[in-house]
Amino acid sequence: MPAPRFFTDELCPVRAKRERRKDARPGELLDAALDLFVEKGFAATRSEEVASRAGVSKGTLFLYFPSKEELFKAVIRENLSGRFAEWNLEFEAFPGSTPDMLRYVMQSWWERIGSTKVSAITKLMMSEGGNFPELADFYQREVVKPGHALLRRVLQRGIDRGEFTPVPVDLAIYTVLAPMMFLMLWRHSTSICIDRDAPFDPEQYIALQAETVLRGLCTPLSKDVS
Amino acid sequence: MPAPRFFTDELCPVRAKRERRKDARPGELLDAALDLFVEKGFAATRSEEVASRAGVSKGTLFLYFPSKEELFKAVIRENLSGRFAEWNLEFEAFPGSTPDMLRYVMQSWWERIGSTKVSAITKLMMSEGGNFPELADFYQREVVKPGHALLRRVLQRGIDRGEFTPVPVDLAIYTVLAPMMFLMLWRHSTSICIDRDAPFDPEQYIALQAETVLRGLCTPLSKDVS
DNA sequence: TACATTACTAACCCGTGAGTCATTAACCCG
DNA sequence: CGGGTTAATGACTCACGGGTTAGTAATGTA
Repeated sequence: MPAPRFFTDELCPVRAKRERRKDARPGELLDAALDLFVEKGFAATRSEEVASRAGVSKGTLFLYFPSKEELFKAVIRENLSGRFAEWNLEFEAFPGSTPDMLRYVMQSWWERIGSTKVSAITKLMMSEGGNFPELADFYQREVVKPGHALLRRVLQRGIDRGEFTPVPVDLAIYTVLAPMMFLMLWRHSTSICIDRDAPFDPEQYIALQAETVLRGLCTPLSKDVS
Repeated sequence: MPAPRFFTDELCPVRAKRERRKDARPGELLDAALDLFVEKGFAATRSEEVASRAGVSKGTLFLYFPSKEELFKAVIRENLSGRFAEWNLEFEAFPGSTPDMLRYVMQSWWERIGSTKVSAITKLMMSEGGNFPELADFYQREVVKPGHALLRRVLQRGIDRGEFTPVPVDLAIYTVLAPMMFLMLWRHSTSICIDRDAPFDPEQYIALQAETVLRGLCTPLSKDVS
């Protein structure tokens, strides 16, 4: 049986009194979870902390999500996979040249994902995917595949319209992806491969990458890399 | 006091009898640790497992290394930081053009680090550095700084000899680094950002990257990215 | 063979954190 | 108001793993 709580209310007068708000809880828990996962990683975030940041107790968290992994999946769905439909529509309707489109893709990625806390989710999967195979599968299915499909479509469009050299698409995807992944690491890895004392401006870097990549794509290749 | 071990020898006849080999232990423990850290990550590897793979008990491990973190530092020293002196000498003596030198640097990196299990150490730091600040500092000091210095020297050589456009060196370092980091993720992240069903040849990718980067470095830039 | 030294062992301790459940209190309705 | 429903709680269990230490056995020495 629970111990009597003689002074609880007196000692903790700040504590809001218990509220019943079934509808608002899931959203608040997801927000808290995203923040904490971003800050500390998946394994290192305690579920009690998530609950407490959302203003509820741990028990309540497990009332709405059956496990920590399911909570994380819900966070991914909310912030990443749920948005591909919209992006696909947007890019399909792009009116300009494919080089411009690629610049636009890289820049919007930076604005909407890369520079926001959402990019930490991807970094998390890079980090901890190996220890949580089911999460890794989920991410692969819900995020990686659609993302690749989107990029592949852009590159193929460039080739079809004669704007790009017929470079091997499956390889070239990673030429575009690598700098994005690099930026996510730069932002979310306290200190790896990046000299923290050296100056670095991500937007400048993205612009430089876009031009470098485009120069590679638009010119016939000198070496055989097919 | 320990419980009597009536049947131990009979049940476990395989167990080699207790040996005293003070000199060989540290090396064996470091090898076992590298293997397991590569396989499962730092946090997820239990010290008992390391010990058992090295053929000793957990107690013995802590006899030779005061903590798990110190063990990891020793692994880094053994496999990474200890080798920079040699590399610096080698690259300082490089006779050819700087473009050739850059190709050589990227390819040797792949042969000596990227394609070996040692590359997992870097991936580990990307993953778990945030949760182990002291390790992150150590890695920054012992690996990142020397690595950057080495790359910076190559790029500066190219600029000084008029082979490269005077691109901002601190930015361009990451142009070379990003594909390497990408390859490490490709090898060691079970499934992130990489579509596992798409074909991918790392050597071909590295070659493509080298040429792409060189084309960017050797030609005057059309956009202002200084 | 007796005794000292020390490399090695395994049982132990203890903090931690995911998930559970008996209890409590907010709300609804008659 | 009273009695039923259910959202919310927090004390609990339990497994896990880093680190410790009392004890054991291999080796050296005389």
